[in-house]
Amino acid sequence: MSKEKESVTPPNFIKDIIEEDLKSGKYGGRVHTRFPPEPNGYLHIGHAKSICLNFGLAQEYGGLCNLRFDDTNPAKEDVEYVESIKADVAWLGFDWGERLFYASDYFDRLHQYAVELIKKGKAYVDSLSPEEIRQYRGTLTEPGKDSPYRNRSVEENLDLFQRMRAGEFDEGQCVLRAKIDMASPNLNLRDPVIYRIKKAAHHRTGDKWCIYPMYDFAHCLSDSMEGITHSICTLEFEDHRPLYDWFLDELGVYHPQQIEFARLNLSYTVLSKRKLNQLVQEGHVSGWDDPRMPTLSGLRRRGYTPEAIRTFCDKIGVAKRDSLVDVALLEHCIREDLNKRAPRVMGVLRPLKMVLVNYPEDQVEELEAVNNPEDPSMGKRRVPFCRELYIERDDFREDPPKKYFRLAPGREVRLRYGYYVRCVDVVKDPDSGEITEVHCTYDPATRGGWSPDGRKVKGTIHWVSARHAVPAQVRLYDRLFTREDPNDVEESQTFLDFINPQSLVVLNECWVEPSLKEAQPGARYQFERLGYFCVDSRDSAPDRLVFNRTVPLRDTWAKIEKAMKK
RNA sequence: UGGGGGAUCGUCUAGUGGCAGGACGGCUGACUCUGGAUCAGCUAGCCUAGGUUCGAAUCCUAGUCCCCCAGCCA
Repeated sequence: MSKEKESVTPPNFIKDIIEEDLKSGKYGGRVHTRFPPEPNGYLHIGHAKSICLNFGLAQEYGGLCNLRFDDTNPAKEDVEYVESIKADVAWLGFDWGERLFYASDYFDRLHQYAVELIKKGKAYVDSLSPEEIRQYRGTLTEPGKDSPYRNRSVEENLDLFQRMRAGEFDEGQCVLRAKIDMASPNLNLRDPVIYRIKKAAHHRTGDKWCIYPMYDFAHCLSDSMEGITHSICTLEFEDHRPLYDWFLDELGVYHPQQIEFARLNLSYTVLSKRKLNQLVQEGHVSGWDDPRMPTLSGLRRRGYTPEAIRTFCDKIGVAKRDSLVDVALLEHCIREDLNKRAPRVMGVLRPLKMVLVNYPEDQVEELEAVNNPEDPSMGKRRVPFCRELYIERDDFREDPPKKYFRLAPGREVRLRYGYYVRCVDVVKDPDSGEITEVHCTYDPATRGGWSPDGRKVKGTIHWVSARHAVPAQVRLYDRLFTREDPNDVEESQTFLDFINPQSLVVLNECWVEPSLKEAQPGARYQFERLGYFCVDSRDSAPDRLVFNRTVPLRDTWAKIEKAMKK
């Protein structure tokens, strides 16, 4: 193969580094990455960026990517999370093959490495309290000072560390620290803690251990043991890189290189585990898979496809500057995907009864409708039609504004795949004045939606047969927050103050065409003229259909109307 | 008043001394049995000030602004 631009993804600085390494033979031509989640929460779209990057790079350069759980903190982690993470990565479309690892698999070796460090005089057991350690650390502008325990002998340290492991001390009583430099301007190098006591059962190792390695120690060594070449992480670890390198150099082991990129921020949502967790715990959403959540499980339940998410991750690129990606790009990606694949159906969300006054009372017709104009291979179906229909309330205006092409008194529109109909009467509730029915005449010559005399209508509206339609609940989802960046709030406010009260609107009296009766959980459709919807995988039942709106169709009319109001 | 990073259309992102390009969004128009899709076009940007150079987003100098770091979290 030549070296022309044949890559499937756009260039970025990490690919540049990899290509240089490949050229120089730095890792013998290998590319081996890893995706290292901590199982303390559900994966979200920000993780998808990292997953696509790590697995994608491996794919593109003929390398490998491991899935490794960074499970060094039993207090926060749980199997529920590891199961969900595995499911989400697989759903996204990536395969870790035989390479499913856990940092906890390495606890024995990590412990040996710690002992080795002690023997080299590069680590010591500190008996300062957590509070004292903090005070001794100094501040951003002042150096720290050495712990009085810093110069314990190797023998004493070995003995103490052994007793830590044996459970002789309480949590917080002592820790193992690397002996680096308490005056370093990089706080990470001021004798970082590498092992702490935690008397908590670990979800995989049970009660075998009561001491657990810290991230900085475990991560670089895990990478090293797995033969990782490029250890890609987010920007906040940039300051940790000297430490990553220090451990590997001191221990003289294989040395991968850490590369940092900017994490994803998405407008109108939050992507921090802490905040996502808070939304769940405090009941602002129904769970991690609430369709408003930016979690992969939420997006999946919302109707997003893995393909759309992968496309999105390709489009946002990889760089080092902080950014806030417009959620409109994500929406574009799912529309683009579903436009090609989702079968079209008709459903009425806010029904208004339409009576065709000149249509025979008990006549029923089966009208032919195409399943997807973008893809003829998806075939056609028949939709029942009769005298009484439901149309969308939005599609009728008693007093139509300018540029409104839909139905109004005296106006003629086309019923999609049906007939031309003309509004001849409006029935109202005498008390409320609310319109309860519109009466129309239909033109029998226009069956199928074409007029033999060539006359045109401005609008085409969707409908369902009142006699045949299937009832459904429809959940209209919108962005979870009203503020583009919910993290950016004034003091005295929190991101919770900007939850969008309209982020979920439940419509209980919707009607969908009868072909949807057998719709399977998770199935995605385009409700013509409205948007993309999927059958809710949790709450929908054959006798009680529930649809989630994934994303509305682009709505030119809404834009016009909004502009006119200004 | 420490250290580490980063600044290119409204947003995201290319560019590696030689015409600032793409995508999303927005705005026109064409087409249309979805006001969808599609197609065509337009819009709009190099943080600032100096310098080097025939030529600077790119190199140099000095600023400005933004992000991250004081967990026994990751």
